[in-house]
Amino acid sequence: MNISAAARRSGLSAKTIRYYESIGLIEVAARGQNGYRDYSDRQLDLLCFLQRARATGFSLQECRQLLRLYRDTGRHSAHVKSMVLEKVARVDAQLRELQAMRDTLVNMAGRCAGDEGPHCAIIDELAQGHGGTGNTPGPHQRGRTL
Amino acid sequence: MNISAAARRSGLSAKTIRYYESIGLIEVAARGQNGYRDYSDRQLDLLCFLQRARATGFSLQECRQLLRLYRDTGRHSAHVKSMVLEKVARVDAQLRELQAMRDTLVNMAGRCAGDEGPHCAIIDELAQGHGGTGNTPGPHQRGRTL
DNA sequence: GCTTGACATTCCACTGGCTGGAAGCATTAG
DNA sequence: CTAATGCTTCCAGCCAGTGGAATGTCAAGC
Repeated sequence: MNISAAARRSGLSAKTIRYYESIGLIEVAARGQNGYRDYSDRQLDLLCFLQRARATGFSLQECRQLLRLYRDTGRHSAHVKSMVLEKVARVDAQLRELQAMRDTLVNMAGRCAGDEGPHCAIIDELAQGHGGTGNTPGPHQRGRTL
Repeated sequence: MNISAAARRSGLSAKTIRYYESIGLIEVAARGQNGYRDYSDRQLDLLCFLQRARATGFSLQECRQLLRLYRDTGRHSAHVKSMVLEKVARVDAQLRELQAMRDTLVNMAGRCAGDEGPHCAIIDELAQGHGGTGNTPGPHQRGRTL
């Protein structure tokens, strides 16, 4: 199977597969007489595994670990599970951060008239708290001189 | 005010400020006799504005637009608001994606024994749907395409 | 005046995870 | 035979900075 077939069947791009090979994430592929890479079904399995792991949010470093566990038939499932639970914790942190951003954005939008006028609560909010001299960062701040 | 004072008061790093100057996000700073950058309160305002916009999740490209609006006293607040609402939509999409990832992870972890044995539902799930030789990529594919 | 240490400057390299494109062979269809 | 793909390699770029080296400048203490 050449690279584009492997790409199609794994859901990765040919570029990505070559990239994974170049960083040593997968083994160097065998080559046909014409110099083309040739993939076995076993290697296709690995590519699919990677595709799914990436789509599930694992970084390439984490994929490297997962691949080791995948190949290691003497693994402890506890080990794999702890990786996943750690990942959940990190995803949770990201979710909280993103949710906070969303709240801020929605709050700003809610206080902006959204009309033809120049006064904008969003601009005010982004500008507030800048600690310049002689400035009064109160709610009455109008369009700022800039 | 030299760069480290501007950094301290804006919440950005000196490196970041120089970087913003290098990409033309902020104007080239004035220089003292010694060649050091010298920041006015007005420029500090801009740096603070940028810090807050970045922290709120805007990309540097978006910050560029926001800065234009910030400086443009003839702006329409509707314009700013629409930017923010678009941003909310993108954050929502990200949240959904992240939430789906989290669900997948939690689901996988829930089905893994987490013991000393090698059998692992997580590994199985990541490996499933790999399209072995006689594969038919139809709607009957078991695993969700993550 | 001299040394020391904390600043400042520039520039280059690196991060992650690819993607785009150029230049050059191989294969295949017409 | 020719044209269109497909494969190869390598280089460059994306985002948003960060780290570090080499060098210059300033202020304090002796």
